[in-house]
Amino acid sequence: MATPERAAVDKRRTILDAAVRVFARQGFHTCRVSDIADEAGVAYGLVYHYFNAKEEILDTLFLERWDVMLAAIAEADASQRTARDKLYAIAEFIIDSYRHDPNLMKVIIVEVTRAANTFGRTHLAKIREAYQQISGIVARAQADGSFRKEITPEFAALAFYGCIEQVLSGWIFELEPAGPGQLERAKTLIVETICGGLEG
Amino acid sequence: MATPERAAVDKRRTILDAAVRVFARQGFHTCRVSDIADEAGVAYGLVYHYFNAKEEILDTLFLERWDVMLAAIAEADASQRTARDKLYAIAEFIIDSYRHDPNLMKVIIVEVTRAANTFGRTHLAKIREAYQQISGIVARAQADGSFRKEITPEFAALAFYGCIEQVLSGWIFELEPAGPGQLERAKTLIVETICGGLEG
DNA sequence: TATCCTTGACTGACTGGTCAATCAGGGAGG
DNA sequence: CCTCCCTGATTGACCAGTCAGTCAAGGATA
Repeated sequence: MATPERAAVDKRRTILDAAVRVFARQGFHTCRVSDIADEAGVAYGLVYHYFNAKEEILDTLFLERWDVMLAAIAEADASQRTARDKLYAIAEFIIDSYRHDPNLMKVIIVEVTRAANTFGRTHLAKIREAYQQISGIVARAQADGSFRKEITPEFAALAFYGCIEQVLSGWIFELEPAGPGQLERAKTLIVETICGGLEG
Repeated sequence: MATPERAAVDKRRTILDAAVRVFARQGFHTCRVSDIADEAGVAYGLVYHYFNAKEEILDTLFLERWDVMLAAIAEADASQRTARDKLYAIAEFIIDSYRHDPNLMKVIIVEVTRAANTFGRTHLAKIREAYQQISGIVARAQADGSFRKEITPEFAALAFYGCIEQVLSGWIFELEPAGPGQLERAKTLIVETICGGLEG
C-alpha cells in the first residue's frame, strides 16, 4: 500500500469502478469523460494517464468480465454433468453475476453485447466464443441422445443465450421485478423452457 | 403527384427511407444528419423542414413499424388458433418483416429495442405492449391446459421474444447465415424450442 | 542527517474539430 | 405577392484528447 505500484493500481481501479456507475446511469455515448473523472473523484487528465481513449475504459470492463464468463462456461462444460446441468450452471453464473454487480452487467449487455454495430463489433469474436462453447454442449448432448437432433446446436445456443439476456434486460429496464426470489427462480425457468424444447 | 401535398409526402418518405439505410450502415450515433440528406439527395435544411430533430426521424421509423407489429400480434391473438399457432404467426410476421426490409429491422432492434437506456427508454411503454399481448396468449393457453403452469406467462413472453430477437441479431451481425431456407426454418425452430418447453 | 536528483502520479485549463440546428433567402405555383 | 417547398452556409455548443506544469516519494551522494 505504501509502494507506488499499489497506489497506481488503486486509482486505475477507482476509475474503472466509477465508469461502471456512470455508463450504467447515463450510457456510454451520452456521458462525458469528465463525468467519469468527477464520479471517481479524480482529475480529468488522470483518466488519460491510465487509458488512451474513452473507449478503452469500456473495452477493459468488457474484456475483464467476459474472460471470467468464458472460463466459467469452459469449466461447466469440462465437468461430468448432464447437458441440462451444464446449461443450468451457465445460467446460474450469469444471473449471479447480475446479482453481484447489476451495473456492470447492464453496461456489458447494453453497451457491448447488444451494440454489436457500434461498439461490440470489435468484440464480436469474443462474443462468438461463448456461443460456440454453448453449441458444443448441445451438439454433444445430441450425439449421446439426450437432446433431439431437429434443432441445430447453433440455433439452440442463440436461443439459450438470447433468453438469458432478455430476462436480464427485463430486470435492467424494470419490465419485471428483480428480487432475490425472482433471480433464483429464473435460473430454473430458463433451463426448463429451453431444455424442455431441446429434449425429446 | 402534381399536388403539393403529394410531393411533400414523397420527399418526407425519401428522407425516412434514406435514414433507414444510413442508420443501418453507420448507426444512429455515428451518422451525421448531412449523411441522411446526402443519401436522400436532398438539401440539409429540408430534413429540418420535415423533422424537428434527428431523433424524431428514428422515432418515426420505430413507431410506424412497431404499430404494424402490434396490430399483427393482436390479429394473431384474436384468431381461433391454438397458442402454438398464434406464436408461430407472430414469429412468422417478424421474420418476414426482416426478409422484406432487413435494414429497417436492424435499425429498430439495434437502435431502439436493444438500446432501452438511451433511445428506447422513450418507447419502453410501446415495447411493453408487445410483451403483454404475448404473455396474454400464454396465460390463456395455461388456463385451458395446453401449456403447463410452472412457467409464468411474463417469463414465457420474454423468452419467446428474446429468442426471436437473438436469432435476428445473429443474422444482422452475420454470426449465422441468413438464406431464405434459414429464415423459413427459424420460424419452426423458435416455436418448437419455446413451445416444447411450455407444453406439458 | 542534510541536499539534490529523478521519476511518475496527478492536475485542469485549453484547443481543435465535429455536428445539430438555425436562418436568410431563392424559386415555383397559385 | 403570398405561401410553401426547398437550399446550404453559418453559428454556437459541446467534448475528446492534449500538454505544460506541480508535487511527493525514493534513491544516491557526501
